[in-house]
Amino acid sequence: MAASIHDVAKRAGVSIATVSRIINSSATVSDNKAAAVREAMEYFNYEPNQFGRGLVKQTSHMIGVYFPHSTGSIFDSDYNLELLKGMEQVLSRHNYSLVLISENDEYEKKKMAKPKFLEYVSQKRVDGLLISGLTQKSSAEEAFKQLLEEEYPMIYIGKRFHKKGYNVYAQYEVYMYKMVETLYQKNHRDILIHIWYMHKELFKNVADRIREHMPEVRIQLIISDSTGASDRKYWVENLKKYVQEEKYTAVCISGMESIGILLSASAELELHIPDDLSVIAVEHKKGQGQRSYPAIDAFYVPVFEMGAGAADLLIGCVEGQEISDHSMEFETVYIERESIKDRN
Amino acid sequence: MAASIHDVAKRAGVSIATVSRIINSSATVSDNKAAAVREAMEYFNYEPNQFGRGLVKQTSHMIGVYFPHSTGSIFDSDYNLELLKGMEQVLSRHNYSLVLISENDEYEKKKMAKPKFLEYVSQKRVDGLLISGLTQKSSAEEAFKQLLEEEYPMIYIGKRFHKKGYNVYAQYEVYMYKMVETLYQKNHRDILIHIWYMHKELFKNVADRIREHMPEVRIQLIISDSTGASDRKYWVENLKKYVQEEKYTAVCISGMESIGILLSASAELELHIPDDLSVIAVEHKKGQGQRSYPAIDAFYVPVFEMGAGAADLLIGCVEGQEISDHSMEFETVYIERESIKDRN
DNA sequence: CTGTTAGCGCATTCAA
DNA sequence: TTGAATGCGCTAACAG
Repeated sequence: MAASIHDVAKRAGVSIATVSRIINSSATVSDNKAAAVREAMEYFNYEPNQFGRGLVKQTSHMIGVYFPHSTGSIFDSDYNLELLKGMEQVLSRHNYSLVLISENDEYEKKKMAKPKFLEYVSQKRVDGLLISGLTQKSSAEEAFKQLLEEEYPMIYIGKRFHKKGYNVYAQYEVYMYKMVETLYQKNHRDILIHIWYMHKELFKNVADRIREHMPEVRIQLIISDSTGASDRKYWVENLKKYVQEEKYTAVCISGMESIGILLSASAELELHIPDDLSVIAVEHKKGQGQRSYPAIDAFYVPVFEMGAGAADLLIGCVEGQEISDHSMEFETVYIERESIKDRN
Repeated sequence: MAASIHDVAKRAGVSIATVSRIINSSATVSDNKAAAVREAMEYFNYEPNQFGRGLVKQTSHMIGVYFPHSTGSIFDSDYNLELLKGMEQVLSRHNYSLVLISENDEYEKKKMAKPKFLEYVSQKRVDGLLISGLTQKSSAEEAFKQLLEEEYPMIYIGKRFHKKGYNVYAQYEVYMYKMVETLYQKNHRDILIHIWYMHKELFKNVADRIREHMPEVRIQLIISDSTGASDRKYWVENLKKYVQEEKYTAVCISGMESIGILLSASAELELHIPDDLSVIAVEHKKGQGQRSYPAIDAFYVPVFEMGAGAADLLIGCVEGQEISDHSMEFETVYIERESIKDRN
C-alpha cells in the first residue's frame, strides 16, 4: 500500500492538516515544518490519493469525450483526431485528463436504460462533457437535452440547437455554400457535391440557398456512408456517369480523407484534374491539400482550434467562471491551389 | 447533490449495508427488501459514487493509455487510431474506461520530476497502463522500467525489451524483411525503403539480414520524420534521384498514410506504377491499399486486433488472473494487389 | 501558524 | 438475512 497523508505527517512530525495545507497551498505554513513535510513527501514518494480528495470535493479533474458516431466511420478519423488533439492539449495544460466514452454495443441494440455518458456524469467520474457528432436521431438525445436543462458543464461541437448550453462550430452550411460559390465564380455551372450521410438533412438548407442565389447551377449530390466512402468503384461509377456522360465539370469534397480515392478514380478513368474536372475540398488539417498532385483547393476548417476552444470553454464552465458567449464560431479560410480551372 | 446510499436506504426502510449488498450482488437479500431497494434506487436515479467506492476498493476501473510519441506525428494517425479503437472496444465491453495520458509540454523541456503517467499510477487514477510508441531514448524509460519491476499491470505494444512485463507485437523486423523479400522474388534488385525516423535503430538488424540473405540487392533508405513525410517535394526529389537517375525499381512504404503522397509525386514525374516503379506498403487498416489506383500490395498488420489483444491481456492482469504468456505475437498477412511488376 | 475533529459515500466485518 | 459500526484518505471548519 502506498504511503498516505498520515505516514507523511508522522515522519514530518506534524499533523495531517499541515500536510494537506502544503499539498494544496491552502494556507501558510512555517518554513521549517514545510521543509520537513516536503522531505517526508519525497521520502515516501507521496502522491495524494484521488479517491480521498474526490470524496471531499466531488470532482475528478477528468473530462469525458463523447463521440456518438465514431465507431467504424472513416469520416471520423481526421476530423475527430484533430478535435481530440486540440482538446487534449488544452485539457492537459490545465491538468485535466481526457476520458474516452463510447457507447458499448448494447446500448443501441438492447435499449439500455441509460446511455453511458450519463452514467459517467451521475457517478461523478467526469467533471464535464465534450461532445461531437450528435445527430438528430441519436437515441441519446433525450438524456442530452436533460443535461442541457440542468446546465451541466458541457460543450458540443456543432450547430446550436437548444436555448441553453454552449457550443463551438464552423458553420457547415456556410462553407459548403461558399465552396459552390467559389466554383461558380470560376464559371462552373454543373457541380457534384459529395456529402456524408449524416449531413443529409443539414445540407438541404444549403441546397435551397444555392438554388436561390445561383439558379442556373445544376447540382448533384453524391452521398457516402462510412462504407461507401472507402470504395473506389463507387467513385469510378459516379465519375463515369456524371462527369463523362452528363458533363459535370466540378466536384466539392467533404473532407480530404476522400481525395485519395477521388484522385485514384480519376486516374483510372484518365480524367485530368483540373482540365476535365475541377476539385475543391474541405480541409480539416492544415496543409492536407498540398500533399496531393495536383494540390487541392480547399476551405480550411480549423478543427484543432475548435477542439481547443471547446476545451477552454468547458474548463471555464467547470471552474464556475462567468461566460458571456454561449457560442464560439470559427472562420473558415479559402486556400487557393491548383485544382480549379476557370471555365472561361 | 445527488442521492447517496443513505437516501436510498432510508426510503427503502433498510440499512445502507443492505443497499450495498444489492448494488454489488455480494450477498442474498430477501425478496421484499430487495424490491424496496430497487424502487428507491429508481426513484432517486441512484448511481453509486465512484469516490466512495474507490476509497474502499482502491480501484477506479479506468485504464491509462500512454503514447509518448503521438504529438505532431502524422505517422501516428492511422496506427494509433486503430490501436485506440481496438483497446476501446475491449475495455468498454469489460466496463473499463480509457483515459488518454499525454505528456504536457513541460515534461520534456523543464525536466519535471515525474512523467505524467507515473502520477496517474501513484494517484490511483488508473488501474493499469497501455503503452505504445516507446523509444530507446524516451526520457520516461527510467520510470517505465521501475513499474515493470514492480509488476504493475501494464502492457506495451512493441518488441520485448525487459525480462518482466507483458507485450504485444507484430515483429516489425520480420515484416520489413518480408517486404523486401517479396520484391526480390519478383526479381527486383534495387529497392528503396521508406522508414520512420523513430525506427532507424530497429531497421539496422533488418538491413543486416537483407545483406546476408540477398547480397545482390542494393537498398537505399528514405527516412522521414513527422514533418518531411507530409512534404510532396521531398518525395519528388527522392524519386527523381533514385528512380529516374539511379534506376531503383521498387519501393517499400512504411504505412499507407504515405501512399497518397507517393502516388502524387509519381504522377507529377509521370512515373507509372507498377511499370516504372513497383510499390509495396504496410497496411494498418484493412482494405486501405484497395483504395488507391493502382491498388497497392501490402503486408497487413492487424493493429486493431493488437490493441484489442493488449487490452484483453491487461484486464487479465488487473483482475489478477494467472497469465501464462508474457508475449502476444501477431501474424502479418501479405495481400497481393496490382502495384508490383515482375521484372522478368 | 497549527492540531483536532467531523464527515464525504461506500464496502465490509462482526453481532445479532 | 440484517443492521451497526468501522475505516478507506482526504479537506475544511474550528479551536487554540
